[in-house]
Amino acid sequence: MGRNQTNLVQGTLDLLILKAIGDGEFHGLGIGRRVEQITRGTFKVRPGSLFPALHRMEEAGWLASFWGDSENHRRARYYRRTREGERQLGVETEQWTTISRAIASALKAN
Amino acid sequence: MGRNQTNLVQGTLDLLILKAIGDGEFHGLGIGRRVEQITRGTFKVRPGSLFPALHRMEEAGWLASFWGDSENHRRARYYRRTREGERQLGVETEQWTTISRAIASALKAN
DNA sequence: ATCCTCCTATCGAATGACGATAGGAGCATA
DNA sequence: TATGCTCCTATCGTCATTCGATAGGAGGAT
Repeated sequence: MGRNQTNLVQGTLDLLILKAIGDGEFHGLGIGRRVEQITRGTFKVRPGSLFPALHRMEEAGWLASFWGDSENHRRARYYRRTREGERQLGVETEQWTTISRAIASALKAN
Repeated sequence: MGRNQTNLVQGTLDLLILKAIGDGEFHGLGIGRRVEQITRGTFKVRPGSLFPALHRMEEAGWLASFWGDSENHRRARYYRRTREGERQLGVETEQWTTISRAIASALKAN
């Protein structure tokens, strides 16, 4: 793939973040760690991708945030999914299913 | 996904083209049609994506081309996979497998 | 002649992931 | 008190890629 300097597939980060947060509340780096966990270590989200994505998604209304204290007593911005975000998770999950089926079908072709 | 104006997932077009060509020879628009076929109509590759991709891939050494005549008696540039291209198809297929497994795993998470 | 279709081509805009870099604040150690 | 480490957020510039729009030539039918 053209993914020369991008361990992620462009467009899937939002989906992974929405899924990683689930019904909980996590701060930025914590979300990054969770994405890595649920993808079994395959995707490591760098700060340069993570924070812009979180801001973008809050802007879009999919996340809500507040300042709090981290496990390590640092000031951290916590995120949770909004109802819009849950809806979006559904949309993107469905899109991903369609896409991955289509590509699986292509790879099976004669 | 952020794919607001992109029916493709960024980075998968090369894989689909390499697979669509197979061991045959096709001209640009023909490759586009074949991508649509093997993905069961899910991905429609636009000329604005298709031709730059073909040029890029030839530049990379994955495709070789020559001028010929189309089924409809038009001047058309035909492409075939090079040995490098076949190797690349293997690489990208493997990458895709890893990625789609990782995301499937993420989507299954609690 | 005119029009439609086929085929290639390129340009500018938009998107999104990344590396690099910055800075503040908690905590431990000396 | 100073040094240094880790944690946390943030932004900037770069790069790659997809797309819409647009262009133009040439075959074939009417």
